[in-house]
Amino acid sequence: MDLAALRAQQQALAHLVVTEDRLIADPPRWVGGADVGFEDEGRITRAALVVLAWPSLALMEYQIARIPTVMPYIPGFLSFRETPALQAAWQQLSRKPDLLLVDGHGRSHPRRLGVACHFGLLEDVPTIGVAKKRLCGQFQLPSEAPGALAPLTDKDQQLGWVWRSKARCNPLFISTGHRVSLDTALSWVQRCMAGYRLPEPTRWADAVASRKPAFLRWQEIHE
DNA sequence: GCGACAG
DNA sequence: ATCTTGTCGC
Repeated sequence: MDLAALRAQQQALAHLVVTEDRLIADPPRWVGGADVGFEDEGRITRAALVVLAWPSLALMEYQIARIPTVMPYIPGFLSFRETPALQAAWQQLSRKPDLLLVDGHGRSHPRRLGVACHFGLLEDVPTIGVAKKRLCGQFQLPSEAPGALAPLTDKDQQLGWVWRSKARCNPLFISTGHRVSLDTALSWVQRCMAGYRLPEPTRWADAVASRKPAFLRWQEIHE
């Protein structure tokens, strides 16, 4: 793989990312969550997508796609590795979410094209990046108080938010993916919380992908 | 040159 | 990301 070419592609795509809101007029009915994992020692990429109803945050649908891994993990190029599997799972969805929370960064990326931006562009769906670790930018650690907030910045421009979603937990890194403003991104993540560190769409996507007990129980009741 | 570095 | 049990703290 040619990283210089991929880097150029990121810069070109980053220009197409829309930082304004699309859903101000029509609040989302279906909020999705995306998570990617690997199997068979990394040879298989597995993407899990879930659709929750809003505001109940009840799980409505899930889809899992498995495809041969196309690229190794290289910081800054994650989207090229995860996007193919996410697209496969997206096509299997019977109802497309109005808004999608993606596990990873959005605009808080060295070239402003995290996986949330990249996937949002490919499917033209509003997305928000919700990451567990910093990739780039600077920030002051939010206070210990739950709800504490700090801007994630780089060269006097704000890339996202560092938000303490829960007491005694490390903060989350929230940023615009596509067609969602920074303030709206934070707002919707907050509206998708249910007492855990991660928002429900992300938690469910992870539960589905990892076949966690919460999902197995849901499956028994709904299938 | 050295350290940092989503999942 | 993934391999994995117990353990400390609220």
